[in-house]
Amino acid sequence: MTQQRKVILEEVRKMHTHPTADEVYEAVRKRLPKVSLGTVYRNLDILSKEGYIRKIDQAYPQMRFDSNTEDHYHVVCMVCGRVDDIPFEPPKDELDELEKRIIQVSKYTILGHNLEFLGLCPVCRKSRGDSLEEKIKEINS
Amino acid sequence: MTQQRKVILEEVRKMHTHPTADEVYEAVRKRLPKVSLGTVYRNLDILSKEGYIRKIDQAYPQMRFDSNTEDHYHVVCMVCGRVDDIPFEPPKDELDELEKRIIQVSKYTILGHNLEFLGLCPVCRKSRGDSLEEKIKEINS
DNA sequence: ATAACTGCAAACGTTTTGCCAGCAT
DNA sequence: ATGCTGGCAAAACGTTTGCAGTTAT
Repeated sequence: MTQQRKVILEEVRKMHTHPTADEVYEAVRKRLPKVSLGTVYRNLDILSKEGYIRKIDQAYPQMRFDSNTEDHYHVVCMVCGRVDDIPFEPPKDELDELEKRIIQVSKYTILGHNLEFLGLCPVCRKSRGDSLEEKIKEINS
Repeated sequence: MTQQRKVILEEVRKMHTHPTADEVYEAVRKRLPKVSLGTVYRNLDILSKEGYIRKIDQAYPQMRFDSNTEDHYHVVCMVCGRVDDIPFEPPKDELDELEKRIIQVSKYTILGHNLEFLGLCPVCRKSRGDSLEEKIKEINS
């Protein structure tokens, strides 16, 4: 845990705004003016792999498009990025209920939601016979 | 609806793989060899604004970081990108139930899920006194 | 001595934009 | 004529990487 890493973690912990890398960089720079953006990215990555922080929504490195405009959910393969539909009806009642509670508490206007499941597609699950644990390590590397 | 736009839409409708822009470009190029990637992006954008297709997960243009590594959900402001925590327990039973059904049907190995609510934060909701409908238009422009 | 790490700058991949020409209203 | 659209190329954006020097064991 270097000085830079320590400061980066401290700053992320201080910020309750779910900062972007750039926002972290700006905050860290006030304490370590010579720090580079590369170092911030590198350490945010390390810190998230070590479980100190979490990346929010890294599921889609690229934008994807869907000609089905109905409400439905997806499973995303964390290895190959493949996206499949989930052939279930959304649990609409539960989600509507949640949306109502959010509106009451947070003062947000809620316009919709995303629910996606992350995992391994059948192909990636089987490839090279690796164990599930090794797969998960691979995803996090 | 130009020829290019029509072909792009047809190809997205043919592909049930939730293609990336590049994959659409490759497919369209087989029919319109001179089409440019810029045109594909422009038209995918237009088609999604007109409701013919959907972009999957456009919530986070940038990666964000969270020092709270516990399972919890977020609301994302579609105008300013602000992310807030939802102060509710996840509806764990329903989601576990859903995960089980997905495993049965899709053969995916499910490792987790994202559930996020999209809307307008209190600040953006109020700014300039616009109506909600105008706000939504603004988001889609 | 060795390994991990930094700052810096360049590279990268995806997406957006500016420009000018062409097409449709 | 006017405005939307296309192709092309360049720019922009967020992120990653190579390198040479530094720091900490």
